[in-house]
Amino acid sequence: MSRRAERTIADLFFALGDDTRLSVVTRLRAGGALSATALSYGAKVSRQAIVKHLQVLEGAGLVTHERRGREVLYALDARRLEEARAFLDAISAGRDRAIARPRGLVEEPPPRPRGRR
Amino acid sequence: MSRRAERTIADLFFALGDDTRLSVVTRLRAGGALSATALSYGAKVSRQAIVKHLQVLEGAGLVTHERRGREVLYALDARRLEEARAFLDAISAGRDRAIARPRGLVEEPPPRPRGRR
DNA sequence: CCGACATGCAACAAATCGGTTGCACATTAC
DNA sequence: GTAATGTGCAACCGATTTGTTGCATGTCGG
Repeated sequence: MSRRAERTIADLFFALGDDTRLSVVTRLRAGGALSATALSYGAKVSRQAIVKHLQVLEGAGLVTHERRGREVLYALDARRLEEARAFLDAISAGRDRAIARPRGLVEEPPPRPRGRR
Repeated sequence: MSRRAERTIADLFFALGDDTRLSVVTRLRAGGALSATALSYGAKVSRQAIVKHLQVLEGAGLVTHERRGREVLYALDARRLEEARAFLDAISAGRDRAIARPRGLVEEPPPRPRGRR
């Protein structure tokens, strides 16, 4: 499931761009570390689906996990959320501050409108 | 192409969760209103792909478009970005909680797995 | 009018996503 | 030890995403 391991800003937003994952994030924020099984209670989808979502979130650096006996507890990593917030700060609140633009993005200068394609 | 018209927060993040779209957003932020064709210069994908991305962005309320003669100019709507930022503010804890939590992921003392459900 | 430019539309195609189910394995409670 | 409980793995599915190409239409400048 999206095994980029790149951890770009886009990956971060992608991870947040799903209702179920967003719900997981808010629940982890409110309830601390929880297991996939615990998170699946009250969710509209199965435990396995939650597990996959947690893997996406972890891949984006938004959560970490720790084995605790027979269960695995997932916790939110707020630092990554800060990064997302900082990015939005940079492009929404204006200010010509040098924004931390995601590495690898195509940011070519205005090319001459000459030529095809 | 995701014709929800719901404009939820998740839709917003989804729209931002793609390298090409994020690039479009930053370019619109820096360069003001641009046409799909102009945006396609320097992009890794075709004009049509850019058009589709612009439709996704518009569906999320992030951009608006205006016909200008034979071209269509797309512009960023910062208000929607503010919404995303506000959401992140709300869940990214900031506030009084110590964000500088070293490395510990679990906040709960002993697991104390008692009979659940 | 003509030609260049910009957009609009539609049909594809391939990859990814979000989800399920079934079952094996590990750990804990009793 | 045995039964619960929690996890891990893999196959499979349908829908959506992301991209392409080809062509038609609209608009502007000589």
